[in-house]
Amino acid sequence: MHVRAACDGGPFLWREPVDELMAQRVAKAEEMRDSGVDPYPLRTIRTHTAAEVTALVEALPEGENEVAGVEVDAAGRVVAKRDMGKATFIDLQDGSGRIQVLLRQNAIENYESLRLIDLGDFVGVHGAPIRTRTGQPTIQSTEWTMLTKALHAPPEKFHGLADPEIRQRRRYLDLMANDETRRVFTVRSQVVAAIRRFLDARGFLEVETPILQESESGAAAKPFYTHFNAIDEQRVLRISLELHLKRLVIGGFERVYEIGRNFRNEGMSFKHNPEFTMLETYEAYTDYIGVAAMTEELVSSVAREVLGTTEIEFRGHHIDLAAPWRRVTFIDAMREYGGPDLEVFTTTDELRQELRRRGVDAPATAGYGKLCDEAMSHYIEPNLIQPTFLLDYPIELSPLAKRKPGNDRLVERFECFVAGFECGNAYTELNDPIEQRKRFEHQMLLKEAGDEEVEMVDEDFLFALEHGMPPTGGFGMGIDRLIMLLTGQDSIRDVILFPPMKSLKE
RNA sequence: GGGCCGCUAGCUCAAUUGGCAGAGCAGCUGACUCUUAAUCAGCCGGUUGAAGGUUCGAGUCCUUCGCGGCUCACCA
Repeated sequence: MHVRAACDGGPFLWREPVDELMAQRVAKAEEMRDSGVDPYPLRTIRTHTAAEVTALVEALPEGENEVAGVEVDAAGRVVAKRDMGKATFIDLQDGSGRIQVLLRQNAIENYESLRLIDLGDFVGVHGAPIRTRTGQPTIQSTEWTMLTKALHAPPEKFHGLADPEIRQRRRYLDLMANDETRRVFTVRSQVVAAIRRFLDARGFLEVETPILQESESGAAAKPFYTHFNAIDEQRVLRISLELHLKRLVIGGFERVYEIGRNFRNEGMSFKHNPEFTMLETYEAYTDYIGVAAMTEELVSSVAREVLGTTEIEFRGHHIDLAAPWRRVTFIDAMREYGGPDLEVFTTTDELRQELRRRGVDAPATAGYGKLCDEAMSHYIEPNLIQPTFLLDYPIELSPLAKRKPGNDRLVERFECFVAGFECGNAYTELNDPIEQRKRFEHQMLLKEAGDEEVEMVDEDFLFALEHGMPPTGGFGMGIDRLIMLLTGQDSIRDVILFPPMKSLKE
């Protein structure tokens, strides 16, 4: 095959066509170049999107089939081509949708060269918006131009792209072939935008805090490590946004939020991805009850705004996200769903024995909080299908939350659950620096006792806290999980554009 | 990490007990000036994920490896 040099004198990394289909498309591009037509022109004119053309035609009165005096320039990817001999229909897909184009031999000059158009190419057309005999909005084209020659065939036009590996590894193919994938990621973007509008309207300031940190903080999780060459120090990728946002509240920003990526070097599952997007908000002069009210309002109003409804289907459940959500305490829920009575089993040993008697996994290294967590996962979590705030957690589970007045064993904390999984977490934030130091020290004791998942002490944060943080309500929500709920996707990987994949080894 | 399942043409899928690797879409050639999963006729297209093994014969059975999905464990 003849291949021209990309630029004179330089090395040319020519890729041999991988198959016959690619070779044919390369040959078509060459043929265009040989006849003086660039198959990759610099720019084009677009006056109308597919949706705009469709709207023009649909606005026509009954009986009229042409938009008088209007000609449009449209552009898009060729997703179907129906050659009728002396007339050809192509379907163009652009960001707004699809529009059919009719090209007739006696209406355009380069009709014969339509054979150079393959599925997947981008082309531009000029013509009049009409309604066909079957009523289909269509551009009756008088000119067409190649905008981009595609060298590979797109996925099958009717069945789309089904192979889950290719869908994730080459998301661009998934997006071009599957409407549902485009819908999911469009909704994702709209949800995040709606969250920002909601918080901005309430006077929250969006901020950005470091991803590369000296040590992990704000949660109990294994971090990813990296090296900071310029200062020759180790860094970890953040596992939480929490402690930096609190520093900002200490500094005087009364309402802040961040939407950002967290990284936890742990397992993957339908609801866990090593890098995931978290929303955290901190609001001075409120508490976890105030945060709960904001949470149900945020989620239900975002759903209404983006989906037009608060009712969703998820994992076989019909769920209504409308506020108010149910509120139940940790201890009451444990009783309600048949778990151990935490007011009876008040020591680590007693609770461990009771859980073992019930056949629930209760490792010897687990402290009281960890055991409560086990019991919660086993008895409570699967039952919280409709949106529910689970309130007042055991103190051992929550080293950053303020004690509940009148009860030394509990803290003011909620997690919210939908469809049996957690999607939010909030505290009345602990702002007593002496108490906070004791809580960190207790975590260190747990670590020495063998619990690997503990909150690490952060001296710099403690020093900040010693300068005074006003009473504050804080909130965190996994955005990916919210998107799963709002789009009905069963796997977190289906709401992440480029989920991590193992390398393809040769 | 464990268990189960999958990997066949560019894409979507077949292939009987181990017995000639097939179809649709896409592509190529031809017919057709209102089709829309266009239709009709003909044609092209394969290292069956990889490497070994058993067998007269392997897409199919065995072993190892790779990648993916589901699930369990861990975690949020």
